[in-house]
Amino acid sequence: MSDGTPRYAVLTGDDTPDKLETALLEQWDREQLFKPTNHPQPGQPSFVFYEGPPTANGRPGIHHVFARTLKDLIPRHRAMKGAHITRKAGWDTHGLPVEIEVEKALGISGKRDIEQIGVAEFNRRCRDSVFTYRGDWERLSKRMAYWLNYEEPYITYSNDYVESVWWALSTMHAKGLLVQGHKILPYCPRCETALSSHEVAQGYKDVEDPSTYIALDLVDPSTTIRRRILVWTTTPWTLVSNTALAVHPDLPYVELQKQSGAAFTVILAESRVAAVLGADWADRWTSVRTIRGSELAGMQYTRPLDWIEYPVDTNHEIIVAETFVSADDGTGVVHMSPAFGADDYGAGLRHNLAFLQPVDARGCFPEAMPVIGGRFIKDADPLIIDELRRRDVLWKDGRFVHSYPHCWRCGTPLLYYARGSWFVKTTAIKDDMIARNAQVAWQPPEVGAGRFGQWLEHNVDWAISRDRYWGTPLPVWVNDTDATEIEVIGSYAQLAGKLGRALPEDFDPHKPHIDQYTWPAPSGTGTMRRVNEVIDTWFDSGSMPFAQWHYPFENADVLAAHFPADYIAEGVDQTRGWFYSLLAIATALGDALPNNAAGTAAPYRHVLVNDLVLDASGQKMSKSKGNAVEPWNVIATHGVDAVRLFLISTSQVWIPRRFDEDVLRQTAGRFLVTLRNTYSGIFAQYANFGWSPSDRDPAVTARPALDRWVLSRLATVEAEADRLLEAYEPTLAARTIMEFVDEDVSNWYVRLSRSRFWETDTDDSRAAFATLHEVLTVTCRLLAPIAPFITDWMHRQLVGSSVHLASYVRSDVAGQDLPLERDMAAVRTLARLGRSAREEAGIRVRQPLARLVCVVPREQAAGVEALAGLIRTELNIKDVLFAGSADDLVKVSAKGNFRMLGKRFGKSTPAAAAAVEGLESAALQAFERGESVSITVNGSSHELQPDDVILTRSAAGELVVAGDGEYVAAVDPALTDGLRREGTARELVSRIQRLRKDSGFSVSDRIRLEIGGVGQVRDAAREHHTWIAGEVLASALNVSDSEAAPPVSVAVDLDGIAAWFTLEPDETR
RNA sequence: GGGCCUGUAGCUCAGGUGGUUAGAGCGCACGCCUGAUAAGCGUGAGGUCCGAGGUUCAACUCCUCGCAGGCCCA
Repeated sequence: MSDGTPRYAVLTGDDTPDKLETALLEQWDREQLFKPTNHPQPGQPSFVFYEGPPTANGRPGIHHVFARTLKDLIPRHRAMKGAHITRKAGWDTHGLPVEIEVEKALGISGKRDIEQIGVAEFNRRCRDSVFTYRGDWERLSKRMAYWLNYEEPYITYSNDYVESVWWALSTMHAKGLLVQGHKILPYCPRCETALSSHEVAQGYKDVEDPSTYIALDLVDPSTTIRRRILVWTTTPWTLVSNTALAVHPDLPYVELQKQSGAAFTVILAESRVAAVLGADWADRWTSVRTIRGSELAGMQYTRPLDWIEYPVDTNHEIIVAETFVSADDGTGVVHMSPAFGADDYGAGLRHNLAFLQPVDARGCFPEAMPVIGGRFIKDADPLIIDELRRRDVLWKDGRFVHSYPHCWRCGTPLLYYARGSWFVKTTAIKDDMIARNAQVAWQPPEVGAGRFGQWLEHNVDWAISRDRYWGTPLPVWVNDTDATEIEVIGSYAQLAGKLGRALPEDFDPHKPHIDQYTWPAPSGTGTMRRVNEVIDTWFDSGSMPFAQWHYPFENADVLAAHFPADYIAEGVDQTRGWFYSLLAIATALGDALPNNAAGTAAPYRHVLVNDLVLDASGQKMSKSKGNAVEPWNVIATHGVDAVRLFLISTSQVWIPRRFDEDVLRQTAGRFLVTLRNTYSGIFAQYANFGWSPSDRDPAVTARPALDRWVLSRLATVEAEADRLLEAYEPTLAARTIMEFVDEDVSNWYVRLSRSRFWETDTDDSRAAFATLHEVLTVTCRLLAPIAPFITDWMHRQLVGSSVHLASYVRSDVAGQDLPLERDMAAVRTLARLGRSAREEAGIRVRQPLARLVCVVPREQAAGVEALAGLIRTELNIKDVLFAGSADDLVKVSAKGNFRMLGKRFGKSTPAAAAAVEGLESAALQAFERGESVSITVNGSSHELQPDDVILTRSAAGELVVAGDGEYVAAVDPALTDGLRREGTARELVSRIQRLRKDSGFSVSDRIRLEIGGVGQVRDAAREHHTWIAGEVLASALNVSDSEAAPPVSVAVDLDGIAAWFTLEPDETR
């Protein structure tokens, strides 16, 4: 440029991705490029996205970068298509993970320690801890260009948010969907706390436990013989609270009589007889009868231990039929103790069984109990076994090893323990949830239909209360003298009304503050006090669709415009988490939310599910293994663009992917280098010599076929990328764009057009610049949602505006030319085959050859022939001929088209195919001309139909042939003297160019040159004098008459041909 | 024990509705280019398509049963 400032900035090796991206982030900030608003413009389509709030209780890892890239890129695409998108950030701030984090920081463990510090202080720490990590999350999210409104996030501990959650709970209560009950929870008697399923999963250990068989007497007045039923347990201590026995209704049971000694029978599952009584049981036992489990149901028996009274009005000591009973181990008869097992508890409810819970919170029996009084449950086992033996109910006593959950903190074996709990009665809305789920487009579909669908089918009521500290308090107040009198508070105003005074300015709904609010019971009998519990943090996050807007207390119009979501994206581990809590809460609330009639809509229309990020060797990343990838490091090394691109493109996002920096460098990293080079190394470098877009650029229709081809490919890729992103297929979109840039643009269009960029003011060069400019500009737009930095930088250079404000697809898209694309594909195939043939013949591309004979399908002949010039240049061939079928150069052979032959010939297909393959070239050429040809299969003649065969043409004669399906390229390896001289001339130019470079000349320096050598060298140099001089920018070229090299010359060996030259700068130019 | 996913070249992955010779990138070997050069390009060698049955004229593809890995439940 005349003022010395290049129009198009060029990237160098110093412009690392990290530097470039950091600078762009600052620029975006300055420009306020992203100004998220909650209010769409009139007439603007809207696209609703929900941010599933991360739990801010730890630093984000690389898998979060992955999930957040997916969350980001779909809305970016929709925004570029003109949609308004509200992108409210959110933080999930309550819950046990936060508490544990704080316990660690304080060096304490367990509820007693927390009570000692004080709940107020503890919760203050929890709140601070959340704040700390929220900063980490925001910094990384912004660095990775996750475009969200971080200024106005929803925070689940905020008063407004909690109030909306209260509203939801009270609404459910009014509908009868919030109820009280018991739940069997895994419980650590040492820590005195229930554990979440996640914690339980961490603590499975193989342990040895008792394997105790007992024989209980049936109560059967109709017979005098003693009938005993065999029962197996691994927890003898639960026999104290035995209430019933369970059998499977459909299993066959047998009753066996002892052949000698005391007369009695035993009953057990037929399939367990050998395992329990020994393989030789038939020697000692006689089968009396077979009984179905359902026939046993209802019978009475005598319990093994009678230390506790049964409550009145309950069933006990009866046999019940339950489908959870298995005959895989034990006796097929299961002992029921409803306080200590989930199945037992369920059966207890169904059959009104007695509920005995003679164990305190520390896991000990009452002091007053005989034999085991005051004992810890596990320590009571041997004493109980002795007692069973004494009472003659012990059948067999052994030990066995199995996997059993232990407390991950202290290692104590967990016990399953019935606790009072509050539930959302999701079983009552199961059908509605299933109907709503059917409306959701899951990506991939099998997660919705399979994993999630199955979860819904097996739905159990959602236990939402937690006996913890840092969480949304359950807004339930109970009369302290009459537990049946309950009030559920749905707003702060309602609470103030109950109190009869305003809430304080600094009102905090959290524990312990909330627990000070009490009021006289409306019935006049006592005081209303809040229950102790907080709620499951999943209820918080599942409330975000309305709670983020403090609905229904304000923003009813905003919620109406933001429910349901068009799009959410989370990890597959959220199936039981957020995906479920959103659906359960929205379904339970029903009409209390806008646009939410029963069965019509889930709270989300599309879900994109991602799977794990594994380490380079396929192992799950974890802090303890030390193989977790630190996102800041990889971002600093490779840049966000490369990381995002790698994560998205490496495999479908719902399949676990390995994170390997070497692979990242070789794939996404290399691709971005190619893109940068195409811009900096070709477009910008040469355009800066004087090209800029103008109306002097030839119209597209007037440009060379190569230009029209790449523009057609661009239009095709543009439509395809758009379609794929609309279909939530980011991986396929990324691959489509990457392959286009790499294969079509860099490796074909640019490589074949390079010399056209060395001028700036010819029609041909202007066409090339204008074409590449368009290609790069649109490519940046297509790639912008996935790699938002380099695309924006480049787009600004190319057209002076941000790519993120551009339209994803052009409205005036240059027309596709699919026949041209198809023909160019043929040209590239022929070029590949030609190179292969050259390699076969051992003749390098520098050596010109006289002719190449090509064969293409007839319908493409004209189109490909029009592009033959590209093949000539690419393969350095003088003449490219296209052989027709009738040509002597072509031999035709046939293969059977199995798809067609199979239909006609069935079992004889192989014979028919063989007959087709046996046809002579002449016959096939006749067939191609339309003459009738027949084949003989199994003795009968069949006329050949056009679709029966696939014809393959190959070149005949002395040519070197390479073929691929219907395409053939055959080079004529014959060299004439003229061709040899031309080859030598090109060889000379190559060596001289290398010497120019080695000598440090710049590309535009002129030189003075003398060439000598053996006769062929001098002849070649004389014949191609002008061409050589032009290629190497020689202002003077002298061809020496001497074969001998002068002292200052450079001697070279051109594959056995001796040559020399001298080269000096031409200072006069 | 149940559900879902995955298994194709040394590595990472593609392979509508079954159909001729199962593809690509990386890596590797050999070579080209030297006006994209801390770049660009080509050619080639690599595969019992996890295994065993079955359906079919024909199975990487469909069915059954296994094996291995992963995730989620119990």
